[in-house]
Amino acid sequence: MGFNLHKDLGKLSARDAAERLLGSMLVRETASGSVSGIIVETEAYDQSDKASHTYRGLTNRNYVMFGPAGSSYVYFTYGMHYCVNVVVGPEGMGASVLLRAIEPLTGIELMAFRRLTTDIRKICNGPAKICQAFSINKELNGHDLKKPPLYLELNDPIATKKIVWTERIGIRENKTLLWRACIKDSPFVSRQV
DNA sequence: AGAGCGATGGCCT
DNA sequence: GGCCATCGCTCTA
Repeated sequence: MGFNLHKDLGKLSARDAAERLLGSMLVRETASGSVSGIIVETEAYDQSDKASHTYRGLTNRNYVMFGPAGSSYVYFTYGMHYCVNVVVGPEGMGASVLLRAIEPLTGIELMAFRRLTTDIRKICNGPAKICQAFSINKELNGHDLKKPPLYLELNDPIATKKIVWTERIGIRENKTLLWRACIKDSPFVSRQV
């Protein structure tokens, strides 16, 4: 595909990037095997947004979000889970797209083993489930998503009419903003729309 | 030192 | 779908 991850994502707003990433493929390689899937649900965050980790400026935790587009921003939550974002926009903008749900494509058996479930719809239907199924943790924070062992393959942009925008999940601030993007009618999203 | 933050699984309806 | 129990990191003080 003729897409340049860094260039493509670096030009977009968080919201546009959230839309752009739908339908793209995420691939993860480990010693126990490779897994992959299609991104079906995303959420946008940028520095103007009270719900964003970057709202209060640069910190030790969020510095990756101010770095180059196409990097992974991995954060720890609930004392037990990881979530993975794709950094987007020009450097310094402090924007990212949270990956919320993925349609499993390859390595399904390995993902099912890691997730302790065989229900394919429940393997990657949530941001922390993605990290568990894809074996993503803090070591991949700031990783360049053009390269193994974790990389993105941008797909053709999804037609706008196939995307549903809703309120983001699990946040306190800016709840009314419609910055959650889902592929319409996908059975693999974290919460049906 | 302490408040704030939030995803999942299990249960139910 | 809703309700509930579960925890440790991050930031500001």
